[in-house]
Amino acid sequence: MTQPFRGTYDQLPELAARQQYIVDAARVQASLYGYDLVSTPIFEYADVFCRSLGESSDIVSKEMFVFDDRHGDKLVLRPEGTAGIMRAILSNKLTSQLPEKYFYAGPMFRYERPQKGRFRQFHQIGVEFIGESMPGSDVEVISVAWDLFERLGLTQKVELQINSLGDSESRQAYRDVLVTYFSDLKDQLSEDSKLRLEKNPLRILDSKDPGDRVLIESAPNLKDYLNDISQEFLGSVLEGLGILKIPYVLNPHLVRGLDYYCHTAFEFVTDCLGSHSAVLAGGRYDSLAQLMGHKEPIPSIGWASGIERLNLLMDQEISSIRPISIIPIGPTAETQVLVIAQWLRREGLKVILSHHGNLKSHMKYANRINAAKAILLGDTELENHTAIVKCLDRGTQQEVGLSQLVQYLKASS
RNA sequence: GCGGGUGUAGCUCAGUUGGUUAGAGCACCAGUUUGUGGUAUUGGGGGCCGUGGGUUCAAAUCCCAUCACUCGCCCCA
Repeated sequence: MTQPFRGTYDQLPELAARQQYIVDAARVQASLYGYDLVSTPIFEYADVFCRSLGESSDIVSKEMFVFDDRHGDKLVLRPEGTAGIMRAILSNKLTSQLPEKYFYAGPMFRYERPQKGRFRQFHQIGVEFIGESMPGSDVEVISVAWDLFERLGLTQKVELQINSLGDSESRQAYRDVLVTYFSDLKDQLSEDSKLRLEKNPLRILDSKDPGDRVLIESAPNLKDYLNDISQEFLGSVLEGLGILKIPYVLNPHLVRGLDYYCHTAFEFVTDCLGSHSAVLAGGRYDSLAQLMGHKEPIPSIGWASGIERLNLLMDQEISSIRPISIIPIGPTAETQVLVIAQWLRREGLKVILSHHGNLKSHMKYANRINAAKAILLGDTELENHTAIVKCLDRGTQQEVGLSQLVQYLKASS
């Protein structure tokens, strides 16, 4: 009863502040590139995700929080952000004014077994560049991500891995040879990879099974099956990253679990999070709009990043404004401090009233809330129209006339 | 969904081959200081030993189940 549902957690002030700091940093960074904040519902018709992610994907087949509403409609708590945003583009008939550049942040839901950095309700930030087919847009969204890591001081902890899945023609050709290759070796594959062979053969490439890895070594390489268009596209993206001096590593085994990806696929990975290496991942999804019933493709690219994982990587403290504690001494002062606190707040100062206890416990409270200063107000001070301002770091204090109080507090803060 | 580990005070953890009233440090509250916090000192509150069942004269301790957390797998951010 008092414990939260499996895989969910409370964000108490310290954690909430850290996570909000990350969201704010990302929102500001994205806005410098013209990505504006949007927000879509956290639940959608199930079809929004079932059709776009692919029925066979793990997310759809076993990880969605699905429920029926009172009319029997199948609804689902969103497991990711991109499909909802594409749905919003189509619902709001924005297809004639593309491209659009969006930033979003919010909770996502997947019915998984919780682990470090993995929750059932988790939080993502992401950007989507919708309606642009040029490789420069791929470079741009990766650049937003890189700038964010710089802003958060995490560039030393992450590595950008990139790959091309090719266009549909290249991918289909490669998929065919890969299936042929692994079908011959089926007996040697791990149990998991036997299933992958049926459902999503590309996924065999990033299997962690040692036996699989040996087979993967000599498997056909996706790179050799990219047609001219796909190779040229990848070349342009890599060139752009080079110009921007964004370091990357080509990873030919980097693939995507979802059906709608093509061309550029990338991940920022880390070795600081145990088995979950991906901190931010994205790719190009030109065919998503069609999967959702739109007649033509809407070429698009974006990424999403897990706030919980970013937070685990950040070891520095998040600084917050230290308050001023205001402490009444005696019954007359108790009503007077209300007025003074209100006055100081209107001057933009962060003032916390101490409501309960003797002077000693008031001071302890001031200490606990990390107040920089305490304002002490007793009968003597009321008569003199002054207040005692005590610096809690140094232990020094000074009697200040009320008329100069604001100036004094602002000057010494 | 599969496998391993851990659940004792708000937190970090002791707790003997099962044995009588379950401990420590930190944190919290109060006194030493009736108008001054952090340090010191003295005292105090606080535990269905995760939960339910079983074995036993006797269970925090052994067994089973269950829940939660955690690590790995699958998958993902």
